[in-house]
Parts: sequence; C-alpha cells; structure tokens
Amino acid sequence: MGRCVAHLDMDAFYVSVELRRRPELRGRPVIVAGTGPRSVVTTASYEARRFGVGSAMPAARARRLCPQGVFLAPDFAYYREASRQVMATVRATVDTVEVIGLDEAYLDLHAMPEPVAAMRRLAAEIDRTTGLGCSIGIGPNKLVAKVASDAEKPRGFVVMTREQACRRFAASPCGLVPGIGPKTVERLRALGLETLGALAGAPPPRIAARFGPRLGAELQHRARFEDDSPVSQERKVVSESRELTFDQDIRELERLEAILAQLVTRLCDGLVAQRRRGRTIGIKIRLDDFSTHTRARTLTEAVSSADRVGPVALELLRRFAPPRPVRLLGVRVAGLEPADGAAVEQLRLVV
DNA sequence: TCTGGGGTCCTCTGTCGA
DNA sequence: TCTGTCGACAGAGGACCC
Repeated sequence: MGRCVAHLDMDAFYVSVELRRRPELRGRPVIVAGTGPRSVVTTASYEARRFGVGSAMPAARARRLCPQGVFLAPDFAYYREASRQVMATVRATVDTVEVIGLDEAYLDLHAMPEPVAAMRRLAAEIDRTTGLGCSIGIGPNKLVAKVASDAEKPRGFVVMTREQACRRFAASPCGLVPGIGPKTVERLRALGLETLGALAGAPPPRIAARFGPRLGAELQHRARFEDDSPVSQERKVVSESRELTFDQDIRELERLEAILAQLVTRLCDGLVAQRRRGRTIGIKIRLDDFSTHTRARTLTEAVSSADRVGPVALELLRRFAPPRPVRLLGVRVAGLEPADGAAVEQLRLVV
C-alpha cells in the first residue's frame, strides 16, 4: 500500500480564535497585527483579505487599505491554548502527527483503512469541539497534501494523486509550492520559467547550470510534486533566539548594549527554565538600510546563564561596531543540548 | 508602505589537522 | 621536511517557512 498523507491547515487561525471570544466581530474585516509603527499583519480575516490585506504586510499599509478594519493585538498565549485543543483532537484520531507551528500539521494516514472518510470526520470534530474551521489536503506525500489543503481554502477538502496535482497546477506560478520563494521565482523567471509545468519539463542541465546540481534537482522534484520526506513526530530544537525591532533606529552603542543585555536575560531565563544550554552565541544586527549582519562565536563548553552569554554577545556587538543606525538587534544560542544530562527528550519540541 | 519574531536549512568560504 | 588533499568545523549570509 502506498503512502497517504494529509495536511491540515486551520483557516485564518489567529483571527478565528479571536472571533470565538468576540463573536460580535463575525463578518467584519478583522486583522491581527502588532501595535508598533513597524509592526506587520499576522493574520487577516477573509473579509479583510478582500481589501488586499495579507500576512506579513506592514500594519500601516493594512490600515490604509482597510480603514474600517478591526485591528487586534496578537495574544499568542491564547492561540497556543487553542492550538493545543486542536492538536489533541487530531492526535485522538491519528497516531503519527507532525505539528508545524500553531496551526498546521501533517498526518500519516497509511495505516488508516478509510482515510478520506476519517479526515472528513476529523474536520467536523474539530469544528464541533473547538468552533474552528480547517482545510484538509490528502495526497501520496506531504507536498501534494500541502498544496491540496491550500487549493480551496477556507474549509477546503481536496484529495489528489501526484499526477492530478501536476495537471491541475501545471499553469500555476512556481511559487505555489513550498520551498520556492520570491527570490527563486525571480531567478526562474529570468530563465523564462514562469510555471510549474515549465519548470518540471525543463532540461535538467539548464536548471543545474543556474542553481547547481542539488538545488536544481530539488526544484524540479518539487515542480513534479515528488517528495519522500517522512511525517516525523519529533522536531529537534537546535537554537533559540530573541530579537527586537526598534520603533526608531538607534545609533548609540551604549543604548544598544543595554537592550542587548535585556534580550540576553529574556533568552537565558527561558533556557535555564528549560534546562538547556548551547555552545554557539550569536548576535544579529539589522541596519537602517535593512542589511542584516550576524556574528557568532563557539565556546568550548555549553552555557545558558546570562552572565556567561552576556559578555560574549556584548563583545560581538562591540567588535562589529555598527557603522550605521541599527533597526533590529537579536541574540541567539545554538547547538542546544540538555543542561545536566537530562533526558534527550527535553530537546524535543512536542507542541 | 518600506519590510515582525522565531525558527530551520543550505551554500560558500576559510581554517586547521591528519 | 615540504606540499597537496581532504574532511570537519566554524562563521557569515541568505532563502524560506509559519
């Protein structure tokens, strides 16, 4: 029996969760976005999307496009709780569940006798127990399932073979499939390849000449909806970071140092609480021209406390000596491991 | 209209030791 | 002893995702 994978994607998740506690806003354009002058839209309701508002758009632009929109500040603790509720319902139906973020999951259905009927029941069950809508795609691999779940949102339910996906999306832009982002779309366009069908059928040497043999082959696999990546329940956390974009750019090194110290404290409090530590300390700096720079140092032993991480981060910042005003500052600890021989399971992210 | 926060993974390059 | 090669690793940048 071949593989059978479902992708479950909650519809406009953050907005839908907000509407549960504010039902009077149903039917109105609701936009979850940060409050600062440089914040972006996290999620927009389908009513707001009709005004051209979309995820990752600057909130200021969203306000101009949709002045009558209801803007809500994100409440991630509330969304996490809603996500736990949804995923608990999913796990009650399916054994192998790979959770992606708060609102998505891949489900391995190969052992399920009637997977399509089971997924229809699951969507209804999520609606009944949480009041939230979802879209589900089912296919022979994660790639087909993912694109299928996106195809008819909201409350979509699409079942496809790989061949059907190839036919249905042959004329779609290459950026439709995950892993082909805006930059790659541009490079493909420069080769005259605008659609998935064109990319899938292009001579491999031509793609390899532009993208290298590995990435080139990978792009063509995706265009043909070929994907053998497993549905894996556990994702290993390899790094943790805290970063902050300032409302206004900062020039003074002393102010940056003080903010860096706060970020280190926030990061290390979390690491210590989770009994994790790491060997590589890094900083991230985005300048006012939006160029991003990272500096890192790997220590001989893993650390987690602010008084060990702080001085390293500070020295990296001083050595970089930002040549222009700074818009974002971040700190990161990578190469994470358990702090005290604790079980390896502590490194696993089980959302 | 300028572009968040928190992640993963890949590529390229330089260094170092076997 | 010198030189070339190779792999591992670290560092930096970038693409991409939710």
